[in-house]
Amino acid sequence: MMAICDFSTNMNVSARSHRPWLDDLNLAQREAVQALEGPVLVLSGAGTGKTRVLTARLAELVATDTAKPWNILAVTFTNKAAREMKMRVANMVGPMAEQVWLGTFHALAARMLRRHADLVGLKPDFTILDVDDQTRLLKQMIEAKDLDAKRWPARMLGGVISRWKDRGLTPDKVGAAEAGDVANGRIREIYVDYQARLLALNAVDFGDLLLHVLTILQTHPDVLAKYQARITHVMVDEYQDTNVAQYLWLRLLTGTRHNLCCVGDDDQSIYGWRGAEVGNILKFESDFAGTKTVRLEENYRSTGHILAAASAVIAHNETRLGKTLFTAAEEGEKLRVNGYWDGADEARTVSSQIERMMEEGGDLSQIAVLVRAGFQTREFEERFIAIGLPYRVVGAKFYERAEIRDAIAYFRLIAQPADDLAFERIVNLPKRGLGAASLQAIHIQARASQKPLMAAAFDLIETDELRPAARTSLTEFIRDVKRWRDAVASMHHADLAKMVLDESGYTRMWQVDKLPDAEGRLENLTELVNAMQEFDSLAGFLEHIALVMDGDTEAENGEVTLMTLHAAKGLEFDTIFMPGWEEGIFPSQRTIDENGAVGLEEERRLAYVGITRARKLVHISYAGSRRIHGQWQSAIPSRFLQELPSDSIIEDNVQGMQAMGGGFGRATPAELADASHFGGTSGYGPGWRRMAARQQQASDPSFIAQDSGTVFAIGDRVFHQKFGMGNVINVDGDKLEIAFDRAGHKKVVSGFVSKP
DNA sequence: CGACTTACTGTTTTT
DNA sequence: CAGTAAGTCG
Repeated sequence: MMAICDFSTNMNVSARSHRPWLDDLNLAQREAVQALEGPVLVLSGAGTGKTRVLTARLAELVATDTAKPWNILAVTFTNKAAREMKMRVANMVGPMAEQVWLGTFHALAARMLRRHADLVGLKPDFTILDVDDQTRLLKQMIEAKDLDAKRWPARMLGGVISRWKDRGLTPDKVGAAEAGDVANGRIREIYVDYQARLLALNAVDFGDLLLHVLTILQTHPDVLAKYQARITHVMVDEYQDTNVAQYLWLRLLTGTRHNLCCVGDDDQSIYGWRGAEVGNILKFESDFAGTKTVRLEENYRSTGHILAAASAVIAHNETRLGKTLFTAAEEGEKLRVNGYWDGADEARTVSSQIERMMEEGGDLSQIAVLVRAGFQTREFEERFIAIGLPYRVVGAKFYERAEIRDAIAYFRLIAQPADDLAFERIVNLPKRGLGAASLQAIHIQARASQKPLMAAAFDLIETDELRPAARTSLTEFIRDVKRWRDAVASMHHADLAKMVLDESGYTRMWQVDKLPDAEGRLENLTELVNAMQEFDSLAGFLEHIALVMDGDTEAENGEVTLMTLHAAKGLEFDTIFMPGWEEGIFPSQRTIDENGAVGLEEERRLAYVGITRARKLVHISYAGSRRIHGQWQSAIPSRFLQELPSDSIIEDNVQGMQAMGGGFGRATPAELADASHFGGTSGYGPGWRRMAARQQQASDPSFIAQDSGTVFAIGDRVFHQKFGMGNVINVDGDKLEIAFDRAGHKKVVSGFVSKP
C-alpha cells in the first residue's frame, strides 16, 4: 500500500522504481505489457491473464512516462470491465488513474457527442433511446407508409438499420443493392425518415452514439485534430467484438501514430449476429503495418482435460488465427457427458449433482449452469425452487422491466419536455381516459404546430377539440407534469421520483392490481428510487440507465448461477454444467439457417467459451426428448459432442439411457430421432403418459391431491423447509404459488410444503 | 374507451 | 405452453 501512495506522488522517477505489476508475469505477458509504442495485437486465449496484461500495460505507460494518463484512451465493451479496469489501475498508479479516458465505447462516444452535438443538429441534452423506443418509432413509420407490419416487423427493420449503423453506414452511404427488397425496397427511405425523426425528437439510438461521432470526426478536421493531439495511446479490450463503426472510430482517433494496443481472442467472438466483425481482429496485422503480435497461450484457469476438450472443439473451426493453449496445472477430472431421458430428467439430475456437491462441502457460488438460450433456464429454476436450492439468474434485466421503464418515462418527460416517446408511454398510464382518439388529436396538433406532444397537448386543452372528460383529464396531467418539473430544482431527485410515482397514480395502479407479480413490481419501483440516491442529479441518473443496462449482478454467496453462454463470457467457476447439447438448440438451428457455416463456427466458439469457463469440472448433457413450444420432440445429441476428445471425457449415460447403444458417438441420427430408443429400458413411462397425468391434475383449478395425501387450496397456510411460512395464492397442477412471509412470491412444487 | 377473446410466435443481446 | 399483439364487442 505504501509503495502505491509513494508512487503516485513521485511518478517521474518511477521508470526505474519497482513496478510491482511486472512481477509474476510470464514472458509473453511481459512482452505485451512492455510493448508501448506502435500497433500491438495481443491474442489472449481464455484464462491467460488478459485483464492483468491490459491493466499492467496501462500502469506501465504511465509509470514510464510514455504517456500522461490524460493521453490514454482505454476502451471496453461492458461497464463491468471498465469498472474493474479503473479499479485495478487505481490500485497500481493511484489517483492518476482518474485522468485516463476509460470507459465503454458507448459511454465515451456519448461524452464526445454531448460536447459536439450541434455539429450534427442535436442539442447537448439529447435523449438516448433504447431498443423499445426505437421499435415503437419504427412501427409508427411502417404504419404511416402503409407497409404490411406483419411482413416487415418493426423489430426486424430496426435490426437492419442497426446493422447498417454498426457498419458505419449513414443513410446516404447505404448502397441500393444493400437495401435489397427489405420492406419492398423502401427500407432506405425508412432509414432516412427515421433519422430525421430522431433529430426532430432530439434523440439518438445506441448506434447513433458512435455513428454521429464518426460523422463529426470525418467532417470536422479541427475537432479530429484536437482529439488526436490529446490521445496518444489507445487500448482496446475484447477487440474481437468490435464492429466496423468502432473500428473506424479507433482508426480516426489513433491517427497516424498508430499507438494502438488491441487485446482479444478470435475464438471468443460470439457477437457476430450483433454486428461484431471478427474480420477486425483477423486483419489487424495487415491493417497496421509493423504490428507486434503477442500470443498469450498459457492458461492459468483450467485443468488439462478441460483445456484439451476446449482446444479439440475449437480446432474444428476453419477461420481462426490459431493458438495453442497449455497449462502447468494437472490433468484434473475428465469432463462428464450425460444423456437424459428428457428435460425434466436432466434438470432433476443436475440439481441432485449440485446438492451432492453441497453435501460434500462445495460452494454454490462456484457452480454455474450455462445454457444456449434464456428460455432454457426455466426448467432449472423450477427444479431449484422445488428443492429449495438458492440460485440467481444473470441477465434478468432490471431496467427492461415494464414498471421500471414506465417510471423512467415519467422522469424523462420531466427532465426532457420534448421527449415524445416518454409522453406517449405514460400519458394514459395509469388509465386517465386518454385513449387512441385523444392521442390522435394531440398528434395532429403537434404536427400542425411543429411542437413536441407535451406542448401540443398544452395548446389543445385551450380548444374544445377534445371531449370534456378527456380535456379535464389531460389538463390535470399537464398541470402535474409542470408541477413536478418545477420541483426538480428544489427537491432531491430520489424524493421527487417517489412523489411523481405516488401523485401520478402509478404506484396505486400496482397496489390495486390483483395479479401475483404486482407486489414484486412495487418492490422494483422502491428499488429504483433507492438506486437513484447514488446519483447526483436526475440527468446523471438518466444517462446512467440509458448506457448501463446491467442491474446489480453482484454475485452473492451461496447461490448457483444460471445464465446464457453469452452472459458467461469473461467469468469463471470451479464447476460448469452445460445442459441442452442437442442439435437445433446448441448449435442453434436458426443461426445455421441464417448464417450457414459461419454461424456454425460462431456456435462452436460459444461451446469453447462455455468449456473454458470451468476451472475444475465440466458436466455436459443432452436430453433424448424435449418439449419445445408445448410439443414433444425427440432430440439428436449435438454434433459438438463428437468433437470432444474421447481421452478427456467420461460418458456417464445414466438412468435408462443404455438403449442408446453406447452413447452419442455410435448412435446414428436416425436411431436417436426414434424416441422409442429411449423408452425401452427406461424406468420412466413414455412422455405422453406423464403429460396426460399432469394435464389431468391441472384441470382441477384449485385442489390437488399429493402423494402424501395433503390437499392444498388457495388461502392455505403452509410451511416450506427453506422459505418458511406462507400463504397459497394460486394452485396450478402440482405447482403452488406461495406468498412467503419472508422470501416473497415463489412457485413451489406441492410435495415440498406441508400444512403446519 | 376499455375489457375481453382469439391468433400467433417463439435465440443469443456487452451498450 | 405461455406471453403478447391485434381484433371484437359492450
